Amino acid sequence: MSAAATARREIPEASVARLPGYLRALTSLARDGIASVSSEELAAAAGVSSAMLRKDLSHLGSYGVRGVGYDVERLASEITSALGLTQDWPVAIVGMGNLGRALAAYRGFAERGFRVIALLDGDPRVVGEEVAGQRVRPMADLPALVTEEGLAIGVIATPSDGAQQACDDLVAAGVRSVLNFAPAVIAVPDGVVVRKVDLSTELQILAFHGQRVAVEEVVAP
Amino acid sequence: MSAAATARREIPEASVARLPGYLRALTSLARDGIASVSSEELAAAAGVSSAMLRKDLSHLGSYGVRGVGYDVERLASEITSALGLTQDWPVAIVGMGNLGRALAAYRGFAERGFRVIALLDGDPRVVGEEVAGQRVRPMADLPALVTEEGLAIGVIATPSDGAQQACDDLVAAGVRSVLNFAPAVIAVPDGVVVRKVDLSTELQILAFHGQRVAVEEVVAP
DNA sequence: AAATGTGAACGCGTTCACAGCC
DNA sequence: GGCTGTGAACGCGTTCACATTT
Repeated sequence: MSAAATARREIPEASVARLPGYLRALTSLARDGIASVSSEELAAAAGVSSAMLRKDLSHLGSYGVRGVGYDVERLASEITSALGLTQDWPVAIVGMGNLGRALAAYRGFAERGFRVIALLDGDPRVVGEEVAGQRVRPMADLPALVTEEGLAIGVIATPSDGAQQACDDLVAAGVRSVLNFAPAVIAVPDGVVVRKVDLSTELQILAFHGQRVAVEEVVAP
Repeated sequence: MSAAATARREIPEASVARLPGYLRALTSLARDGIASVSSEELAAAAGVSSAMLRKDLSHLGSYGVRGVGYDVERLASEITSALGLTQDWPVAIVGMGNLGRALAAYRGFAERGFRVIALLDGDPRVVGEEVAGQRVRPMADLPALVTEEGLAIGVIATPSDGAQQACDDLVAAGVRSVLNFAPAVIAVPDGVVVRKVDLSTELQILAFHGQRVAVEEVVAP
């Protein structure tokens, strides 16, 4: 195995999760014509500590210059490469309810190299409808999307009771990366990565903190 | 200070983040007419280990029965109370672009006790438009929403360059809990809690894993 | 007998602090 | 002199394993 692949594999998950933030900050700096940054500056732009930034970057390799800082273009390119963003990633969205339609129309994906190549739904009454300029396709189309179009990432936007089935279909077709918006726990075989985004959970966590503040105010005004 | 308030404050953040998942699993069990669960069963339903579940619940108090398990209704009620979900939480969404409109139309919020009481936008051309049955209001309405309607949670769905301003307006009006969908780091004073949801970041993390798999397959087919 | 609640062990992630290099 | 890269220290969160309780 090559050294690059080895290094790449050993990046801790927590670091990987911060790399997109660093990349965004670097892109913004580059747009402002800034050619070089210190870890202190970049960390501030990304909202982390400089020590954490340096430790994170050290997992990618040694791309800084002591006494100087990091070359903005170079570092952006290294992170892009480490994240695997040099290629386009075809994405399919499953579930054309409220949220699915919203995601289909959301332009933020395309901006970062994610092409929504298909919208799918398990309900035959929805299949064929036009959403965000695409015709909604049946789940049976999934295998062909994987083999012919290189589909690699599935987004689940079904109601919670359909999430497991949708995921099973995606995995059976060969998709190994899933972003789950349904408020449900889904089981997958080894080798498949699932990330979950749950809007209600986020609000519930905020409610907890809001309540905590309210309690404090009553107790110690 | 009451014991309940003290205990509530000491729940570790990581545990708080899992409570909504437990609550969801319990609600589902209750709907199926199940009155009692063991930590093993509930943990499986929530997708965590039984040891972690028990440790998490121990922060709330001692609501299980040794040798028996947990009463579903009782535990659901305790978690509801710990999270502060006995009351309704008024929410405002700022930024009526693509994502903001989608969130405004999303019904998942209301189902869990979050009332979207206002949609706002900083652009006068958007103010007055009707979105999801509500008239879009100007940012100047924020202070009145806080004092008169008890607005407590703000959702930022602006483009990234408007996020800090939107957040500043929310905080100035008295909002202490913010859910940020904009791909930007925002600064807030102490006492204000911000949670961030970034769809592109999630996809980028998935891309990393997808690429890792691809590399492995080339190296060790 | 069965399952909770919890101290102790463990491991990961973050921060510290400084050696090393420009 | 200044800033990176990193071993060491630290702290938090998870898991283990069992004493405790019904």
